[in-house]
Amino acid sequence: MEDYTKLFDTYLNSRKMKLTASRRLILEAVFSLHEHFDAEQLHQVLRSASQDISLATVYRTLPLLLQAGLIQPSPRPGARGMYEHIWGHPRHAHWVCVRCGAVQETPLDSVDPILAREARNLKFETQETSVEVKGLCWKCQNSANDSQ
Amino acid sequence: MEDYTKLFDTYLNSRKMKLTASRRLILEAVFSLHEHFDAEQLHQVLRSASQDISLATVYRTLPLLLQAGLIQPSPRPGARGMYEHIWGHPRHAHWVCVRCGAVQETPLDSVDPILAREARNLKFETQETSVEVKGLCWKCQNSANDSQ
DNA sequence: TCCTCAAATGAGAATCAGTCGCAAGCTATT
DNA sequence: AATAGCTTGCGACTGATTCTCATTTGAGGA
Repeated sequence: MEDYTKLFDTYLNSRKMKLTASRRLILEAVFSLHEHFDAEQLHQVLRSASQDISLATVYRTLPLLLQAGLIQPSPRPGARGMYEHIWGHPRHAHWVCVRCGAVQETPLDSVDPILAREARNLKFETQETSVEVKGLCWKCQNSANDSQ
Repeated sequence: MEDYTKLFDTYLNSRKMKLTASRRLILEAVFSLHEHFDAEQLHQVLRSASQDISLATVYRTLPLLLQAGLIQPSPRPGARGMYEHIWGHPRHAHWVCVRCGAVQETPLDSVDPILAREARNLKFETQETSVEVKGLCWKCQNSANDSQ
């Protein structure tokens, strides 16, 4: 059993919930993706693997994964209901191009200590950090047109 | 005319659009709020000021303010269609409590130089930075129950 | 292994936010 | 004041997400 499956199982048990076949399959699908995804896309992945899981169940499972700390809402601006998994996906900053939508990532190593200090001041117990920078990527700076 | 109104007017003119009474009122409402808001809330503010502006118009205006650089999507996790205005609202980190939803803010002064350096490496032209930390606020750490 | 009961699921109805189309109302310009 | 084009309100519409409820499944005890 993968580590993340154990983690999910532990979370579910603590809530008197069950690690069912459906939930296991959804979890697999989530970790098979390495991009941002939404409920619909996840459902497609499952269907194409001949796993007939209702869309409603996907919608019901996503918040559980979120609470279990296995996925996080994607910080992509304007995106609705988008997630990304966290496992093996270390803390990182997103650099989002406002023109073409491309997303690059950089590690958070240098920013973390600063935020840790502020957390102490605020008495805030940090669970997850996300840093998002919007602007123009290298390519779009060149093809500098009117906005959009 | 406030500075931000001029800025909006300039933006609209460049698009052959007009700074109408409705748009002016919506702009005022946006800048009267110092919290995150969505289209519905903005509409309420306008109604309570006896300004009868259709919700559809509010929805139509928000993207214009966004493009004009006067507001930005709120980085609050899971929030849909939330905005916050930028004018006179310096760059800041959001500390969001995952249990009670409270949001605190801290300035970005110490983080900015680091991100500036990384931006140079990526050849990324930064427009707006948002830092969001999720976790438990001081109050919720104490009343430490089961989640939610 | 079989039973029991709470938890989980599927299917489709219901809800909700956000968008669209169109007729009527403004605005700047001539 | 007439014109042309941009805006607006209204209500219909769409797509996403949630809810309801009858049925099924899973874990633990007999």
